[in-house]
Order: sequence, then structure tokens, then C-alpha cells
Amino acid sequence: MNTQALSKTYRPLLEKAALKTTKPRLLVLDTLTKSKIPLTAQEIHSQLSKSKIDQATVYRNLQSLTDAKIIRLVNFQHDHNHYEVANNHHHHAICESCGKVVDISKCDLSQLEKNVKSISGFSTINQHSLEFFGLCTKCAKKSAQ
Amino acid sequence: MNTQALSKTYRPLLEKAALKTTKPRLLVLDTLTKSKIPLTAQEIHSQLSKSKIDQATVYRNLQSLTDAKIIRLVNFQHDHNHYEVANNHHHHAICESCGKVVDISKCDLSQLEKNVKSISGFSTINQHSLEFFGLCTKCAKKSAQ
DNA sequence: ACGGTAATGCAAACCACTTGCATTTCTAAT
DNA sequence: ATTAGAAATGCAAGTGGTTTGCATTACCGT
Repeated sequence: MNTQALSKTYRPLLEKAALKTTKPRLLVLDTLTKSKIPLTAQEIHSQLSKSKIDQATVYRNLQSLTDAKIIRLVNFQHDHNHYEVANNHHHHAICESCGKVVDISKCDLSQLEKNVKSISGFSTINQHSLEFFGLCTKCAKKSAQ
Repeated sequence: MNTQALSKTYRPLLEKAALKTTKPRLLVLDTLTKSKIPLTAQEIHSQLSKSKIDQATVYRNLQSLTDAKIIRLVNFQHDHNHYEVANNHHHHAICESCGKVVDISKCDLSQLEKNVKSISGFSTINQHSLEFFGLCTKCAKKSAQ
């Protein structure tokens, strides 16, 4: 997809956040949008190697897009931060052996959030992060051997 | 508390994991045990500055203790890894403004975990990570001004 | 088209974390 | 107790992901 098409798609979103519609920003955002799993800065950068986007630019865009809540930081038990587009809230099951990631779409923590508010005294809970760690079928078989 | 007392306290736990009962290891483990909130490697190291424990040793012990499941990696939306002792499973509410951490002890995700298994196809779920992000009372007031 | 501002690219700097290696400390078996 | 082997430590150097400074470029409202 060329830059013009991307621009058409994402400009409204970026405008709302007062972010300029630049080619590198469009590419970063589009990469995350198309990905089925959360990505690290480096993964994004290497996927965009043909486009000659600078590493620093990728990092800066991940920051600005996160600030704008267009994308979101996901907590994997990993050193490197992973990002995903912020709409379409869901969680993940992560294989501790091979790193496979499966989306878990069901999420009803409304009751739990109420408890959290009363326990913590926090007036607002803006977001939560919930990830499950275990073994995928393949790795479970392997480790059984 | 001196090393001998610490040794008495933690030796059984370490023995079970086939880890040697060394002074640096005892100090790292004790620091985490005494802390009300999860700590980073650097926080632990600076708390132990009097004891002249090397940074590398702190990192290596966090690794070995995590492998042994005596401590656990906690996912804050932060770059640096935080650790807590693994028993006494609970979650956290984290203020996005000041970083305040409140323990949330209530946690019943058993039903959710069943769903996760069936959706993901994972045969085993070993652990999960659940954190809430919002504003503590103080910061909510400040931002209201 | 133009001017101001945000964003980019490049290179250098930073800093958390890791690694290699010689030395020390455990621990279990003698 | 002694000792031998393995694990752990300290130190220093290395690594690599992320950030920053700065000059240049691209965006966008006027």
C-alpha cells in the first residue's frame, strides 16, 4: 500500500491527536495495524527496512502514538516492550517455551475493576494489563518427551 | 538482621531449589521479602550499597531466584523489570502519574483461565500477570485543578 | 506560496544489563 | 576437620537497545 492510501486511512485518527501525518508515522502505525501480534520497536524497524526509516524515528513514533493512546504498550515477560493498536482491546496467552502468542478476546473484568477501585482507593482505572503464560500444545508435547 | 539469621530463615527454601546459601543471595532475597512493593534490580542494588554487593551479582541472583520460582517478574508498564517474592500471589494498581503502587490481594481468575485454555488451545497455564493502571486519589485531585 | 512548528535522519552518547575470567565461597563426601 | 569440585562472586570490559542533540526536511494552517 502506498503512502497516499495510508494517509487516507489514518489521517483522521492522527489529526484528532494533533499529530502530523508523516510517512514514517504512517508506516509504523500501519505495521502495527496489520500485525496479528504485538511487536517490538526493532521488529517494526526491520519490517520497514526497505523504507529506510530510522530507528530513532520508530522509537519516537511509538512514544507519540502511545501518548495519543492510538497504540498501547503490552506487557510480555520479556525485556523489550511490545506495542499493539489500542482499539480492539484483548489479552494474550504466551508460550513460555517458544514465545507463541495467542489472542484472547474475551475479557470481562468490570466486576474486578470495581473491587480494585475500592481496595486501592484509586478514583480512576484507565486500563489494565492481563497476560497468561503457559505452554502451547506443541511445546507441551516436546517437554513431555 | 545479620547473615546467620537470614541463613536460618531462607536456607530451606534455597536448598529445595539447589541454590547455594550465599550472603549476596540472602540479601537480595531478604530485600525483596521485606519490600512492600516490587523492586527493580537497581533499586535492590542501591538498597544494598552498604553491603558492597556487585551489580552483576544482583542480576544473576534475580535470574536464579526467578528460575527457581522463589521470586517472580512483575509487569509494570515501565522499561525496567520489577521483581517480588513469588508466594502470596496478588496484583497491583499503579498510578500513572506518581507511580504509587497498591497491592490488590483479591484474585479469582479461575473461570477466566478455563476460557483461556479453550480459546488458546494451551494445555497448561502456569501463571498470569494482571495490573491495573489509573490515578491515585492525590494525583486525581492534582489533575483536576 | 510561505512561515512556523513538528518530525526526521544521522551520529554520538547513554545506561541498563551481560559476559569472561580469575578468585572466593559453599557444600557434601571423605 | 580437610579437601575437592562446583557454584557464586567481584571486577572490568563489552553489548545492544534506546535516547538525545542538532542540523535539515516535511507538514499544514494561513
